[in-house]
Amino acid sequence: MARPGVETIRRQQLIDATMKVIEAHGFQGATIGRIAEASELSVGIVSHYFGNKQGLLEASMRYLLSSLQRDAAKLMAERSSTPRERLLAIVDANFSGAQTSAQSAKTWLAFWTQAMHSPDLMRLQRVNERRLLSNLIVPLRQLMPVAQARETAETIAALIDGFWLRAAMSEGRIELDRAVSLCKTYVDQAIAANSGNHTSDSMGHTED
Amino acid sequence: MARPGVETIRRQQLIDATMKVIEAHGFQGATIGRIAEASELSVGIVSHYFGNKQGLLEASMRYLLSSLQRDAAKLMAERSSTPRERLLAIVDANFSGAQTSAQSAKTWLAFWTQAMHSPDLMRLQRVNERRLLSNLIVPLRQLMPVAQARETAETIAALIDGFWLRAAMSEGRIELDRAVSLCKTYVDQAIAANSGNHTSDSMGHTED
DNA sequence: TTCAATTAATTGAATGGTTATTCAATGCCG
DNA sequence: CGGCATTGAATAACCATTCAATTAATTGAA
Repeated sequence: MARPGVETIRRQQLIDATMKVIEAHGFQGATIGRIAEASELSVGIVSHYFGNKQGLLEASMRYLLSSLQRDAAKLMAERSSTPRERLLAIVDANFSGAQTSAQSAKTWLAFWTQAMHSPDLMRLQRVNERRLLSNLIVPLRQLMPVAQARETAETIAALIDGFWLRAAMSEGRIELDRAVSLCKTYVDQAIAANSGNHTSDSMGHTED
Repeated sequence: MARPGVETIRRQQLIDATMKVIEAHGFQGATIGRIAEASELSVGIVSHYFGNKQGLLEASMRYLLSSLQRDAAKLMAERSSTPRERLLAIVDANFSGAQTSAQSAKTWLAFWTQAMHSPDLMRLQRVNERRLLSNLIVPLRQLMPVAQARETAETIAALIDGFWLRAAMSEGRIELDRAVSLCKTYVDQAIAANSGNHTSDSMGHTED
């Protein structure tokens, strides 16, 4: 019970197979038959370890998200000197998972789409988005007022999602380097645009 | 043949029903039975006018994309004084389709996901992306060197996609106004960041 | 150690439900 | 009547789920 039992191994086996099949055939084509084949197990074992197909899909998404989160946390822990460096590290981290496997972008998008019709998956998405936003706001608050920090954080988050979307479409083509570069350019522009306003609650932003 | 025949009417009827069903039940739940019910026609008529289900889906996506394109073209034709105004108009245009129906974001995302496993749909996506990029580059080239114009255009495009993605997830909640506002803020920041370099091939951008 | 007994893990054919597709029959209109 | 449009029951394929049967692992008494 305490050792890394068969259960853990089988679960991971099935999750790996699920991601592989989704990447190859999309969410629609991810049948239990194919997943079983890819995992070299039988179809009956899915219900044994995950209850049903939906349970397997949710577990797979949880794994994908936590996987990306782990990569991100690792990169962020390394360099964290200035706020700017920290922001660039977050950007790097959010694309690092994609660099290793551009096909994970496809899986990610498949889950995202599916999440819109599944409250459980939706909740997972929201949690992840919130975490990214708060990670961004922390260093931004040291560079600009809270209001602008929040706006900039949302913009960076949208930028990351948008580039992921494109990465998912450009099959195989790794233009991730360019995405990272453009995100970083934006970070510097945003810092420069608000460099006059520091930690004070200044309101000197007369728009329009 | 020349008149607006029954064929045109039926086709549109089915396409409308398809979009309605996809928005309500997602791509997976878009069965021919439901589409037929929503269109108040029979299931057999799909094969008669579109060959099969896939044909109907492709036609629907074509319609959605050209619909968005039409809205965009309309808005862009109105105001086109300065390059900056023109850029802001493009941004507005790319969210105008979503303002009328926030649920069209869901349909858009569903198609996008599906496109990754259908060469025909993929080609449509690429065409649309290229059009957006070139629309953006034209006014940007009047404000900055070509290289930066291209970068800025790609960033704006990613920003738009990212906000669409979020709009698709936040069911019903219309945070489109915020998305538009943040996009415009970025446009101004990008212009300001490159305001020193005009149409010349200046390279005065010492990065890092 | 050996070997039955017991428990756990795994299989995959059978089941029931869902869906796209077909096509003979029907309705419609000139 | 004759061609066109439309219907919807019938068909066949597919798929998730179940569960009795099979295999593997573990135990513990001799």
